[in-house]
Amino acid sequence: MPHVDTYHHAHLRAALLAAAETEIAEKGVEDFSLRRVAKRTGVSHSAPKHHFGDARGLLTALAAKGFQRLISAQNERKAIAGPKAVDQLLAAGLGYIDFALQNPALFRLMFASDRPNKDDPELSSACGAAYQHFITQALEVGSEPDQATGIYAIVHGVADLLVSGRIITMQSMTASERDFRILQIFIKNLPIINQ
Amino acid sequence: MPHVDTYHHAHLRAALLAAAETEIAEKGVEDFSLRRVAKRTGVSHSAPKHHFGDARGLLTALAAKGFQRLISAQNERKAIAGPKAVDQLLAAGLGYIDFALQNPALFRLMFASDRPNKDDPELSSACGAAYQHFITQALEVGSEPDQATGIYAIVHGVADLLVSGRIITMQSMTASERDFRILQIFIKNLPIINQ
DNA sequence: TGTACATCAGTGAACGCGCGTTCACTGATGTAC
DNA sequence: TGTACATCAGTGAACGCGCGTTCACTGATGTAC
Repeated sequence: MPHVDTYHHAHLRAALLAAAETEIAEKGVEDFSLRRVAKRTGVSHSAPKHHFGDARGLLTALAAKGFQRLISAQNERKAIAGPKAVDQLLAAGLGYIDFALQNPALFRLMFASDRPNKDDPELSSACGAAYQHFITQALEVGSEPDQATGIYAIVHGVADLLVSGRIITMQSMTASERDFRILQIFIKNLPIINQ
Repeated sequence: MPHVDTYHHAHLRAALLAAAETEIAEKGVEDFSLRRVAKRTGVSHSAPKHHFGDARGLLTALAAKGFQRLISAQNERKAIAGPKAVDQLLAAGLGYIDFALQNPALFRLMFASDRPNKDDPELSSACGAAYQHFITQALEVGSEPDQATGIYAIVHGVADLLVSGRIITMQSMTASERDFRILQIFIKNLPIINQ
């Protein structure tokens, strides 16, 4: 089956998404080019049309996938954390920040880009699910809604400031030093955690 | 002096910055075009070169100006707030968020774009000054450094989530309803404020 | 099992566009003497 | 005060480039009979 990998192969959609992710990681969201993504995938530059319509469609699908992985990153941390609700919440926060630091360009695509189509149902549902996922965990430690929103904001704020390089003092830290410092920031500010 | 406004006029630099700000507000950072900025200013598209070198230079200068105005926005709120350190800090937080909501594209240019040159001394100094300005206020209420960082993160997090449209429940609020809700988020989460 | 046909996912040439940048130029201004 | 000259901030034509998109096409696959 010599053509399986190059012709009608079932994985082109996934391959294009992976290549688009590499593209934004290397070039940044602002220099994204659909033609380069096709080139990376080893396919003609009009091939993506059949799967995503246009460049915006591909970036929309990629952003939606990002929100799913944002949840996964939280779950990975939670799996190795203690069972108490507060430890699960802190783990989720660290997982959220892990995702941002490991996928800065994708994080920007999800939160700070106009290129994905926010009216796309798949994207808005993935985005809403990620938001609800975190908020639910915050409510499970006994927070009021405003507290839960604030916990989300502080987690997102730390993530965004680290991605944009505005918390200078963490840039030379090891991962575990950084985790410790982030936990200190949470613990010293969020009374619900210390109850 | 018939030529003052069109030729050798001292204000072209400022006019280009203003036009660039309008440009990103209308088109978004990702669709910025130097040629359109020149057109808005009523000047040939090669004129900006004399003032900013290239498009990157103009966006770098605009981002630096943004950080200065981020401080001004905090000071405007502080001027109408009570004199106690905690009230001044809350006012600064609201001012930070005012700026983000009133200048969403500029906020993105400052925090989530690769286009400005982060090695530019004017930009990095303006950015550092804005960071220090907020942190100093947070320390003045008696925070430890980790607390101050967390207060900054929650303010920045709320600002960024509002700009990106991820805190859905605030989008239909009036400004004063929103202020009230934001203050609740701060007050219910930051123990230092209630001491 | 064989044939006809529709569908689907690719190809690659071609398109027009706006972009940033370059370049020779020009006219106003400032300065030296 | 007048003249010569350097500098500066603009103009506008021209450049090459990569972009997204379109389009006619082709070959593989699936299905009906």
